[in-house]
Amino acid sequence: MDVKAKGNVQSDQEDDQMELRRGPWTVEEDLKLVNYILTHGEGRWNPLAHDAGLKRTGKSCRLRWLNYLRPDLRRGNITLEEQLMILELHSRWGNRWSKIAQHLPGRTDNEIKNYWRTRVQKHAKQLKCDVNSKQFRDAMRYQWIPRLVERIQASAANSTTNTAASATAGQFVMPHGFGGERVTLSYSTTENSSTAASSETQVSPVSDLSDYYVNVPVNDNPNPDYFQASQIGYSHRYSSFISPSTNYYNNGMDFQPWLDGADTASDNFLNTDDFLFLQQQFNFNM
DNA sequence: AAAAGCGGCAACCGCAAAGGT
DNA sequence: TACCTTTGCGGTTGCCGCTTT
Repeated sequence: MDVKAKGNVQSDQEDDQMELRRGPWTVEEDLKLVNYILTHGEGRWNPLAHDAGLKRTGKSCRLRWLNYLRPDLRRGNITLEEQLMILELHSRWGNRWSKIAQHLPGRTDNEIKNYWRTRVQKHAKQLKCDVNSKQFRDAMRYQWIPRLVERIQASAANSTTNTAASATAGQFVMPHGFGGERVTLSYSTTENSSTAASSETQVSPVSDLSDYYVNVPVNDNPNPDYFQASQIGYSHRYSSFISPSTNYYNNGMDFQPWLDGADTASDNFLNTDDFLFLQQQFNFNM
């Protein structure tokens, strides 16, 4: 796609002349952008913005498309499995949101970043420790992640029998950096397998992690329930998550604020049981 | 019922890297 | 190879809706 040269200079000049829109996108703008991309495909964003008749910067169009309008985006709450992935991958890569997002099909870096900032950092704050502290990281590694795994397993156990029977549609192998253990998620989906197979190519290859792959189908018209915990069969040996040091944590940590606010359906990062568990761990170590 | 506070998220900003001329 | 444009990324901001007082 070679749209540049003269046309681009022209569009820049026009951008200077006409006032560029900023702020929230209107339905009309969304339609213009979607229709243009569906017709012409993605290209260079500045000319695209101009050609689509949008008074927006190319940058703004790109962001709107990638974070909101793309048809392969998943909407809805971050699932337990996705939370697990985010925790694992963040412990490995830190704030490399786009890299993390590559392993969560249909999720954007912006979404993951927002999730981390609003949920995880909030919880770190409530625990009165820094999100980057060893204390917090180890709490995640040895306590929260195993609890998430347990909850996923529990969800799987509570699900209907067809789950186990059909849990072979795909696999999601997650080696974590903790002693070389691998977390293996087998999942099933209500989508038919041909759909799943046909969309596998949308998952970016992972060049820097030879032992890591994500083989997750992405539906063209994503179903919010696609990854529901009840559909997940989980196989994992998580004993290695148990803290090697039983007296590691700061006795002064206060779980109560988190406990008070955590037992809601929407905030499933940890529930009340998790907190009781954590408190027991801390009390035991005191 | 109204005001204040808070949380979630879309969008913007600045910078750096990549690519083209 | 220097310059310019575009793209991609992470950090930050501000709006909006929900909850609490």
